[in-house]
Amino acid sequence: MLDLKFIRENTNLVKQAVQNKREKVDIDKLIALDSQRRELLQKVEKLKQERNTASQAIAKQKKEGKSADADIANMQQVSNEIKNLDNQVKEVESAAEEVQQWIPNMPHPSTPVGVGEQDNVEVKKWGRLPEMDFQPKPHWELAENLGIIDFARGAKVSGAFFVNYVGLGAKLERSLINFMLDLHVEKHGYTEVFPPFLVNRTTMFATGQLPKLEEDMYHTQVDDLFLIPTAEVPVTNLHRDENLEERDLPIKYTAYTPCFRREAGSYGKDTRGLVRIHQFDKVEMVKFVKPGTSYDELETLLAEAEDVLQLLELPYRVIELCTADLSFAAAKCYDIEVWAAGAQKWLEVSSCSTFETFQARRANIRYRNESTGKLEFVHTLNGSGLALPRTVIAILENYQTDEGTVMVPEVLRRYFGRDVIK
RNA sequence: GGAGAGGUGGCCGAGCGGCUGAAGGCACAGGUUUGCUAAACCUGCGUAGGGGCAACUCUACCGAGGGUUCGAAUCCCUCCCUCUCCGCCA
Repeated sequence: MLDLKFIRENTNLVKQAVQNKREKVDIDKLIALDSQRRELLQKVEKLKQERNTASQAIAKQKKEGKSADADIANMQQVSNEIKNLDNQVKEVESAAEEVQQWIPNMPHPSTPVGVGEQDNVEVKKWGRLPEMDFQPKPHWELAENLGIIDFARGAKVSGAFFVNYVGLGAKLERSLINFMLDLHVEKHGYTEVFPPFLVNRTTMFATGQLPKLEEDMYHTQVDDLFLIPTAEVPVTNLHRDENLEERDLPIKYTAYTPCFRREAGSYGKDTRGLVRIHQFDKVEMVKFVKPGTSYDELETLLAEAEDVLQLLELPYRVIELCTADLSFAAAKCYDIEVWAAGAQKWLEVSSCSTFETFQARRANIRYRNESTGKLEFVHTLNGSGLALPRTVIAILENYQTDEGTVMVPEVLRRYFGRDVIK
């Protein structure tokens, strides 16, 4: 959510940002509603002042044993007017909020302006692409041959794009989760949390999934709860409606959770294997930081996510998203794409973003600025570190041998207990 | 699911129609005293939204939303949450 005052004072900037993000919101309507609101407020507040004064006078009169009937009758009128105006204010306010909640965050000035994927900027490449003297297989073939992923039974149990990991496949998943969590806790200084996987509407709104992405989420109707599409949601909301202490910042959490996404409308794309599935595992990092530090924190966050791939010795590149590709709530975002040798493709395994105060304002997460004594919104950031399925793809495809077996990355062996999947 | 109790400022906690934005305490900040620390004393200390160049001023907020009333933290209704007990179940 953007600050209404900011929108009022920077209307053209906001309009430009909406356009750059390729969203559609009627900012002029919001401005009109806002000035209407203030007009009504002035009227009704004046009446309330009158009422307060009169009420005191009535109290005094009664105490002195005098009749206050005339004043009371008079105030009945005023009270009705107030009720009337209050209702109008409420209507105008909710109309304004309805518009406001559809306004995306402002992209950071450093974000390249663009109209689509093609305008994203590659900022870094790491590692050497594996060279193989045989035809590398796609991961689904490897996984099925090795008996570590059962696509058919996953589909039987739940439907297309649900998978069942078996034996060493299941263990690989667990090993990766443990490796990543340990790394972020021990080396990067994060606190591990294990949050709820079902969250309420308020929570979904606070991080910006609602209202825009309602169709993308699994929803339990009876209780009006949503399955989380990412740990970002419950973890960021841990501090919703809280005032944090400056000395406690930055607060850094890492969490493993499964993620549930309906992927509505994306069928026909990446239909094979693990590339796009409805339930996947992810280790996430979330930070609450002081406003001035958020862009440095973003760089650190990115480096910490990269660290996972470097330790796994998987080649990757870092992409800076252009305005058109930025998510609704993000101000700046880097994607990390890992190389998959079988598919000969770069696959997104991480997205590291700063939201500035956008989520904090929706979620009402503030901190006391010690030098000013004022409460200010924190900046929130999050990044995947990493999403598991595509990491698994990269491991299977990049570490495969001509015999169809898969070498286990060095760093994973103490978790996995063996050095080859065969 | 059933029965009770309760949700007040950063925290604890009083208030149960007007004198309460809210006693008192703790915490915090500034000051006085002090060899240092501590203690004691004094002062200050909520948030949001309007209006004003500003000093300042108005309005709202006691879990949320409605209602009664000239006036609601206080009375009524609905909902949410927490705790205790019972039942059921991992």
